[in-house]
Amino acid sequence: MSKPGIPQGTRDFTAETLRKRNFILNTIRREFELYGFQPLETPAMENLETLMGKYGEEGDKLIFKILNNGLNDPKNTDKAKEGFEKLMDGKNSPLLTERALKYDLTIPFARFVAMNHGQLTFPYKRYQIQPVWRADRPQKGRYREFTQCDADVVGSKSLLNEIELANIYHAVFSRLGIDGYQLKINNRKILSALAEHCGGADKLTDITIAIDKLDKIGIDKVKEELKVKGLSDDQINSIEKYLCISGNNEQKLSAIKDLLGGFTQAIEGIDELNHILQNSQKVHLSVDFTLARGLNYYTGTIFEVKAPEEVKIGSIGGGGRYDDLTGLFGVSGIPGVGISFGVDRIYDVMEEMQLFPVDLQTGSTALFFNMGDKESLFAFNVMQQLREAGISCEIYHEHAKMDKQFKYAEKKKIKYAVIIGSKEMEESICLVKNLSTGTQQSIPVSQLQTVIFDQV
RNA sequence: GUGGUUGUAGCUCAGCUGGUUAGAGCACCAGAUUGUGAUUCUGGGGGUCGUGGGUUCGAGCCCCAUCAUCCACCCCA
Repeated sequence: MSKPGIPQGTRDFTAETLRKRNFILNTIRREFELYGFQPLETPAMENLETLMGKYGEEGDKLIFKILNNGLNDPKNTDKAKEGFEKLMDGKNSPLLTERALKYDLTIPFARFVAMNHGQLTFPYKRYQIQPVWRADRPQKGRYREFTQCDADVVGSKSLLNEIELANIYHAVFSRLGIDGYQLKINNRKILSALAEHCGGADKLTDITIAIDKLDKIGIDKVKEELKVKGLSDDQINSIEKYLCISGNNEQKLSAIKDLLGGFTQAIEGIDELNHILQNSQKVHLSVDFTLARGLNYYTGTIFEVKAPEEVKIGSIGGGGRYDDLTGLFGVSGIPGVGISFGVDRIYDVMEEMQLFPVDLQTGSTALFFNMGDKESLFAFNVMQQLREAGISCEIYHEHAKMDKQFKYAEKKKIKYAVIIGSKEMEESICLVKNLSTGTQQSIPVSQLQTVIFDQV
């Protein structure tokens, strides 16, 4: 028997971690509910064809695929071998795998909407908090199993949705105390116009991928990459002009108008940005034309949230508008917009910046000491009354030295020690010791409940 | 998928150019202390040095493989 372990990039969560995670999740959930979003959950696995081709070439490689059962059945071996041959050619085959773990929450959501559009009331606002899986190699801020928190509105083109979503971002990060975050916004229509301007509408993806890297690799490397992708010097120069746009939001918008004002797409994108900015003054959005985002189903507004610079974790959330996501599943005409929070990275940011409230880690309210067989049974009955009143408490499992029982309480961050020994039992009193202050008082058992309630 | 880092007790780590029986701190257990958390003192349990090969008279240390880990790239939350 080898040592037990868990798969690469996955984690067990202990109480301390879960309390912190739940703090984040509850904050996000509360905000989603406040804006009228309703919960939804979809299965851990989807049919492989539902997911394939939706995340680009790189994305497809990172989908965890599930091997079919029964491949060793003699009547299936020929098919299994055929499937394996295809696999070796880099193709997926339903003969070998037809299910996969979900890669994000958006595509399964689109699948759900396409399946149920007849029953849903539009605009349909849903939020979803579930794990997703990616066959990436783990590193800082990257896991193979991680949790996403998405909110999407489908069946509405209104920019009011974008404004609401921006406000949710702002509210959540403010509540969590992550003040140094940056909420970036751009519009895919502007990027499309740029691609058109550079004579290569078909090069849109290459262009977006290259300029997305600007802050990481610098302008020269971006130009190099564009050249490799087959763009002419003239086209690259236009892109350079585009990338050099700077200043505050207004300055940037007027500069982009000068550059791409001749394209109707660009005008639309600029107007949309303007409208969103003017109506979400409290949210400090910053326009960033280099923001592209990899997922190629976005068509309008795109959002990305960057963690504060000092933690070097990068993106902790993102989203955008898509015109026709359900069209991928044969149901057209349902536009939508959504955002996502990366809980695991938000956790890492908060841990590194020490933003978790200290009082998150509390155990039971009271520990009843075990002072012997008779005493502990007496204490047990007293304790049950507290439990019935909704006060969480526990009793030490065996008669042991007080030193040990104190240490147990300390480790489990229990607030009060309740001591009932033979003397106390006779007089029907108990000793209540506040473990953080060290003060102790003797009170009748009948008053225990009110005393603890008053002090909690 | 590509490149690198690290792997020694429950945890954090030390272990010299290969040399007797692999160490420390913390944690744990027992006692000093038969009803009060600290501190102190005394004693104690714990390790097939990630795994498998190889070189050597001799390997925790050198070589190869493998697994795990963390980091960077690709891509992304």
